[in-house]
Amino acid sequence: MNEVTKPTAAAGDAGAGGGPTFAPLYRQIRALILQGLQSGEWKPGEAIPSEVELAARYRVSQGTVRKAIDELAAEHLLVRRQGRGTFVASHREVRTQFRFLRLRPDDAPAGEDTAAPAAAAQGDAGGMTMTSRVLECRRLRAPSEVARALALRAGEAVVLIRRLLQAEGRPTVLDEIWLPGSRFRGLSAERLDAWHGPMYALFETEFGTRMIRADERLKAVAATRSLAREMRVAEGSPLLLVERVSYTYGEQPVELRRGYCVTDQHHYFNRLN
Amino acid sequence: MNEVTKPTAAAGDAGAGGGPTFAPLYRQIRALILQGLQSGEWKPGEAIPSEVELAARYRVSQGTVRKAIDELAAEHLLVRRQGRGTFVASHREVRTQFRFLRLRPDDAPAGEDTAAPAAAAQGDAGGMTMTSRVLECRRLRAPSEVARALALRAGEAVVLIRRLLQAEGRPTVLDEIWLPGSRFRGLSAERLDAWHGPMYALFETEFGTRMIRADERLKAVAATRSLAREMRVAEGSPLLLVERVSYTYGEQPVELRRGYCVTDQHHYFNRLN
DNA sequence: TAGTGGTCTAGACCACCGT
DNA sequence: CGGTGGTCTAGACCACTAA
Repeated sequence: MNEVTKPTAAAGDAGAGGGPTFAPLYRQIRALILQGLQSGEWKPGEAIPSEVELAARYRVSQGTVRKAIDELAAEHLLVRRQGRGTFVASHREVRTQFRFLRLRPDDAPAGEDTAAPAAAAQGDAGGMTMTSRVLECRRLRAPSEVARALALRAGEAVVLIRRLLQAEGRPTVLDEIWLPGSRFRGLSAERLDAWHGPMYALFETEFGTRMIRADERLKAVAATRSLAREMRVAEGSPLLLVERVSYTYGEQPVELRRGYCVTDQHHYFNRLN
Repeated sequence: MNEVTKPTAAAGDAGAGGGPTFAPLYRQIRALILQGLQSGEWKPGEAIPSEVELAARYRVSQGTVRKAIDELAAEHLLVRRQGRGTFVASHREVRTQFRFLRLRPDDAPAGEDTAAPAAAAQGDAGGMTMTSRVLECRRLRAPSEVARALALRAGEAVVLIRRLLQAEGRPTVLDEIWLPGSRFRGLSAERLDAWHGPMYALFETEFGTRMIRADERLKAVAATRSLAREMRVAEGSPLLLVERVSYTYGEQPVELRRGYCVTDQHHYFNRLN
């Protein structure tokens, strides 16, 4: 049963260093809500119980529940909507849809959430058109370096997707996406082609895997011969390599993505706060 | 006098669109504290008055002051220290020192604030050594494109700094930094050479200009002949171009920086939340 | 020990949303 | 209208820091 110990007691933090970590009440509540999210008790897009209801359930004050939800909302795991309730964040929603897409056309205005970045999939969404074409989608055994990034054993099954994003007919991003095979069983090129919308929305809806965080490493690299051919640029021309590892609940890596970007007319935007 | 109107009233937001913007009490308090920071009433590194004191001064409850400070702390403008007080953030402090430095050696562990990124200036700070050499520092009239970025009139005085960062003796970043001449009067190559520590700490301490936010645009570019010579790489080899505009209080741009990075052994790290 | 921020509570009222 | 999140208050107690 969900029970909470009043005085500052252990939370679900699993302290990295020494003894067990102790945490305030609101962190324990936070952990309990997180469990509900991770276990699928409340699914993306759905509302979680109201603050008063949760307060009653966990036997704490509304203010404490509030503080727990505040943190989860700050991490974009929950979304508050005044007068309606608190909802589980979803990649299907327009607000958070482009949270992980930092490539923008050069003529776009600055600003973090300034209306209209490039669209993620077929069709336009905000002013710029970015069409996606799946080049291949196949299953194979994980190369050691991919296995390491995804915390799999070397040789375990993975899915490899290769796709080309074009902006106004010009090849702009070539993505190479590695996913753990176990989580993404029925995934195929047809399935990807049939889906209209962000890829992460597909993962979330069809495979119950929600990406909540990602680490990216960027480098400038020279186009190899094959890359150059696929992207219709000169061999050796500079490409922006974006290497991303995405995580679901519990710090679990579930995607390794390498994107090669032509940055003549686009750039990677980042705001430092 | 600092007086606060109880019912939801206008704050210092200066609404961009339609009529005047209204804001809750804690936002008004936030704006008042912000004024204190901007006016220099409380300087970087110093403590601001305690929560109870501010609550008394502004005639609100401590909880309201607390919420205002919470926001400013989340934006890294203030730093809370339990048992000691609340302090104005400073680039001199180790914690926030490397907030704007995203370039890391490839062998560094991931993680946002994982202990030891590359050091910003002469001497090492955490395991990696990065030495800075000022190539030039001169005053000139702002090219139109620089003037635009810094919100100056074309032809106004600016300072141009060019510096080379080397990691283990290998040229790694060539920075070209443009600053408004009015804010940075006595700035010279000697002054830069004499300073040991992050450049932003110098700006803050000697020129009263604190950078609180920055927007970056990244591209992959080919090394020009002169760049190639200065960085000892082959002409045409790929470089990571990081174009940054930094802002002080009040959304005022005060720095345009272009960094050309060799990313053989380094990468630009970014965490998406 | 005194002062600071950090947590928790209980209750009042407001703003917003759907019905 | 009832229910939701959003704001504000007042007060109690805890944890940490410095003198």
